[in-house]
Order: sequence, then structure tokens, then C-alpha cells
Amino acid sequence: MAKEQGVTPQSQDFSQWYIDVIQKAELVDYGPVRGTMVMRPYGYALWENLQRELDRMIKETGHENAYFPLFIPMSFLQKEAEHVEGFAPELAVVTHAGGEELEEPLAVRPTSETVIGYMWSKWITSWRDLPVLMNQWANVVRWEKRPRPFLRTTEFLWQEGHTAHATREEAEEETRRMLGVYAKLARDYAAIPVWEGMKTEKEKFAGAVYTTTIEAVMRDGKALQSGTSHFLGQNFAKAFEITFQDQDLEEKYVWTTSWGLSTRMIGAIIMAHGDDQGLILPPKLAPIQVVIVPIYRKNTREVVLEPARELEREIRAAGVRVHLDDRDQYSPGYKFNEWELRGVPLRIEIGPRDVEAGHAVLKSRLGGEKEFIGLRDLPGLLPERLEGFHRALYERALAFREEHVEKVDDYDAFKEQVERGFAAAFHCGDAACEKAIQEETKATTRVIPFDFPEEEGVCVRCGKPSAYGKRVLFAKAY
RNA sequence: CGGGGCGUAGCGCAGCCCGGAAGCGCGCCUGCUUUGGGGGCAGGAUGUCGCAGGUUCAAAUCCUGCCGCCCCGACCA
Repeated sequence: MAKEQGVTPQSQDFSQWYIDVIQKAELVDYGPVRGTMVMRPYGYALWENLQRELDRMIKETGHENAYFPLFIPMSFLQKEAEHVEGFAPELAVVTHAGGEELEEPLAVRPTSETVIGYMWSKWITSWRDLPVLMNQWANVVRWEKRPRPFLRTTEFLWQEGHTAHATREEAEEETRRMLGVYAKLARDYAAIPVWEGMKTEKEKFAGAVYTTTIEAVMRDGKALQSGTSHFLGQNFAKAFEITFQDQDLEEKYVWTTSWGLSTRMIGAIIMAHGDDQGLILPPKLAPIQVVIVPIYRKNTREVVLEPARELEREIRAAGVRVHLDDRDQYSPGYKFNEWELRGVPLRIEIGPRDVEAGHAVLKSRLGGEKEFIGLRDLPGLLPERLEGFHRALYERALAFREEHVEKVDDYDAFKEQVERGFAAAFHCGDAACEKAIQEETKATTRVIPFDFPEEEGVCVRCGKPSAYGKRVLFAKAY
């Protein structure tokens, strides 16, 4: 009974699987306005964990948090030509407030380069003011045509870093450094292997000189851009007159960068690891790392719950996020299924027989046998088990990725490959050719990986010489 | 913005074609029983049938208009 508590299998309909999982695991629900989502406590806790780790890394690399306003005068957006062209179609604009029509419409920020540029033009006057290294945690609004929870919502949460430097070299180093931070977050915390590299001209951020990206493979073989770091050159400096007087007495424009990582990363975690049972959360970010499911009858309730509570205390003292599920109204079997659906990495079962024997049962969300472990040894053992879980999850994702990327040099093979994963192919660099590939195959260039070897070849579609000196990854993307 | 679908109990849906007492499953509440992989029995509560008009003795059902959401595409973190 209660069969509809399960989720649609991935192989049957990956999209439906995703929708089922996020709702049934109580990560999110739809908001009343199209494209908005409510992050429920379990989903928000995941975001908070991710946020805490990323915030720490951002600060360790010398940045300070600040906060800029939600409303931006429309005229600001228009100062950088490419920027306004890129963002105008998806702006939400406030025209009325306080019961009156506004003299100048206000954009709800889609990103904050412009308002930050405006403020910096006031604050930056000397080479001694540089570099400026700032970050803000904020919500932004982009009125996308086709929203999907976490992946593309009308309003989303993110951090956006913004920096200003005296030289091009320094700004480019910063761009690359912060991409590295994102890659580290993905690998070491989310257990997701990512390619780091360049976006093509066609795929870059509106207003950037170039964009770097981390790109990951989802379990349906599609790509998800999970974080981007942009080198903005002097584009915004010139638009907003951000200048400084250098040591050589010359007045110069600053060089700026920006970089962002959003709640989309949660979508990446869901789709990179989840299976037909539901979520599988990386232990370093999981709201609950270990769940204890007590097994008792009415007459053995306290016999089991008392040591279970003691176990919970000891595990918590060992620095592990643990939860004791002592709800009377659900059977153990129900709880097993529910916590598997919600992706908790490790489960402990403890019943009267276990209490009698002085042990408990340990079971991993990644499968394998149930283990009997002495109650005294269990708390101390869990941190290393969680480490092991993280490594196994990463290795699993890496193996999956390797199975879903192929070098292809023939357009027919290319078309087949992008149906199941990533194609590593040569491209001529012509935006029209790139567009044609997208129209013919639905695949786009995802990334030109930094660590791909130098290699010469001809464009997989048109046969003209390769533009990038190496292969480019193509895939269908979210 | 194009194509498709759907709005009926908290959730998932049937009923609509062919007008005549608003239903089913799950969930929820109470009690008993059960609990080592989504238990069982009994009792119970819950509805402006998306909105507005129209036709009719009578509208969830037929007609007109509107609104909203979801899915698939083009666009994007």
C-alpha cells in the first residue's frame, strides 16, 4: 500500500523523477507566483551548509561581505551595451511605488555589477584603494521563460563576488582563483567532479571579456553549469567611470571581475547523485548525516529508546549531525524508505535484540551489507565512515562521468554522443556554426577545459580548422 | 512567446461525452492492535467543483469570456 510514496524511476522519466524527489523529500514546494519556489527547512538547511563552507572559502581568499540594494535605476543597466542587451528581456521592473508612478523605473537586480560599479566609482580614487575584494549574499530576479526549481527560478539565492584591480594580470588571476574555489566546493563538499574551463564567446556572460565555468554531468547525461567566474576587463569600469590615480600619476580604469554560485548548485547535487530511491546527499553538506531508527514494540519502547537517546548524544558529541527518528506513528520500514528518499548518508537501526547484544546496525545509503557495530565503538567510527562515504560518492560520480564523455571526430557520432552525454570535439569557433550545431542537435558548447591537452584538428561539423587548439566539450544542458 | 495538458477534499485523481443527492485512493483525527523494509480493524472530519457571465425548472457537467498552473520547445545561473 501507499505505493505512490515512491518516485518515478530515472530511466522512465528523469524530469518527473526530479520533480517527484524534490517535493517528496521536502526540499521545496512551488510558490504562488510562477517560477518561484519555497525552500522548505530541509532544503534550506542544505543551502545553509553549502553557504557556510563557501562563505568561509571566500573569506579565506581575502574577500569581505557587503550588501548592495535590491533596486537598481533602469538607466544603470543601460550603461553597458552588451549587459543591457543580455539582461533586458528578463528584467522585472518596478514602475509604481508609494501609490504613485515612479519618475524612473527601477529594475529588481538580475545581478549587481552596475550598482556596485556606481558605488565603487565614488569609493575608489587611488592605487592604494586597490584591490577591492567584495562578496554579497543576495537574492536576484530573472524573469526566465521556463523556470525549474533550483535550476532556473524567477527569484534565486546566490553569492556574487565583485573585485576591482589595478592591473589586467591581477584581475585575470582573481577570475581563475575563484573558479578554483568553486571547483573545490563541488569536488570536496558536493562530491561532484567538474571541468574547469572557458566559455565560448557565444556562451559568455553579457558584459564580460570572457567567462570561466565549472561544468558537471547529471545522471541523465546532460550538463549543468554550476558556477561561473567572469573577467570583465574594463567594460564596467568605463561604463561607470571607475578610475584611480596610479603610482605613475596616470588616471586609469580599474579591471574588474565577478563570480557567482547559486541555489542551482543544489540542483546539481540532486541530479549528480540521486537514484531511484531518491536523493543521495554528500555527507559534508547533508542536513542530517546519520539517522537513528529505533525499532520497538509498545512494551520495549523505553528499553530501546533510552540507549538510542544515549547513542544520539554521543554521536552528536563526536561532531556528527545526527537525528533520532522516534515518531511512534510510523513503522521502521516506513522510516527506512523515507530517510532513503531524503538522502541521509548513514542509517543506524537499533532494536531490542541489538540492545541485548550491545550493538547496533549500520547501513549506508550507497548500498552494501548491514554491519553490526558495538554501541561503544559506533560514535567514534562515524566521522571516518562519513569521509569514506564522501570518497565513494565522488568516485561513483567520476566513474559515471567517464562513461558519459567520448572523443568524437565525426558529426554522426557527435549527434549520437550528445544524446547520452558529453562529446569532446574540435570546433571552428564560428558562432554561426555553433548555433547550427545547437539547432541540429540541441547540444551547446559547455566548456573548453583548461586541462585538455593541446591538440589540432578540424571542426566536427564544418571541417574548418579548430579555433581553440584543443577539444571543446559539447552537451545538452539544463 | 509557440505547442500540448490540467484546474473537483491537504495530495493524486474519477465524475463531464449523455445536466437531476459531489465520489475514490492516499493522507489527516479518535480508539484498539501492530512495529527488524512503506502494517491491520473500526469509527470520524474535510469541498466557494479556478473565476465571471449565460442557457435551463435544475449546471462540476452545456455555451462564452477570463485567470492560473504544469509539461514540451526557443532564451537563460
